[in-house]
Amino acid sequence: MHQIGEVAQRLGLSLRTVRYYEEAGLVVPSGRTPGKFRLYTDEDIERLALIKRMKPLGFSIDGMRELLALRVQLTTPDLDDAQRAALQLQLQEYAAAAARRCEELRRQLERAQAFADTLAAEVKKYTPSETGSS
Amino acid sequence: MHQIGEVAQRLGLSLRTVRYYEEAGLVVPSGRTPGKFRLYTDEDIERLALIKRMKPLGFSIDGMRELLALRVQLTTPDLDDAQRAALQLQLQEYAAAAARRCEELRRQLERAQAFADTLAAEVKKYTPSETGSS
DNA sequence: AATACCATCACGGCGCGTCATGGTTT
DNA sequence: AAAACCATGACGCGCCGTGATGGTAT
Repeated sequence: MHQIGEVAQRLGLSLRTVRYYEEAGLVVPSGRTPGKFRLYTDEDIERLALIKRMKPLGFSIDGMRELLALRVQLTTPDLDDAQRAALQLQLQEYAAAAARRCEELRRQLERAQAFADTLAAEVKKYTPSETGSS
Repeated sequence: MHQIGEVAQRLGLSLRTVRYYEEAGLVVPSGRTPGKFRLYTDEDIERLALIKRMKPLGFSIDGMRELLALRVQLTTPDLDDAQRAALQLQLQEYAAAAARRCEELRRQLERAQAFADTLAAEVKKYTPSETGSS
């Protein structure tokens, strides 16, 4: 059981962000001390880490919550076939969405890189006198 | 001279966004019709396109405004050496910042891709029966 | 005299940053 | 009894989405 500060530091998140994820229903700490300090299990921390990895994909909070819930539900063994199939389908959709987002990220990166190159070129253009390397 | 709707559609921006960029002092349309319709020159549109390319790099509005101003100032030919040197230095800093951002974007993309792969793996894990392709 | 298109408010929401104030102690 | 650490609450901001209401006409 770990306090919020330790968790936040380990994950590179701010306290505010971790608390916000709780507000949003993404990761509710599994325990509290008698004095109301949040206590996170390793599993809680895993969830937070997952969220951090998801973030660049641009999922909304709602989307993340659904996806997290999905993963949890799929680990519960007492499901009938129809339920399981439905969950699998949803998971597939999320996986597909994630893949699309990745491609979009890639495109953005390319454009950004092009822009950075442009800038670099302009730097050269406006400093024509220097010939050397840095 | 082009109206806002045409401009927005061509660039893939919303009207709101284009107006916001004006509010923020990034791109003020060069003209207005007598009835107050915004009119954008090709150069205005170029600026907007540039902003769109900059966006993934995570520059703040203020940063973008400064960078845009810098580029404009560098094209004015009547500068003494000191001024020109100062502008060049600033431009170099922006170029360096852009390069750093690109690297960070790349890292994010890698993490996101890792996540997407994880999801894809889970999809397979929970649908072990199917052997074929889609 | 109807059809697109546009203008200016103005409110709202996400994802936090940042105090302020006061309690807790893994 | 001080030093870290934490709690809740509230305001603000950037970047727009989304009406509402009414004027224009590239």
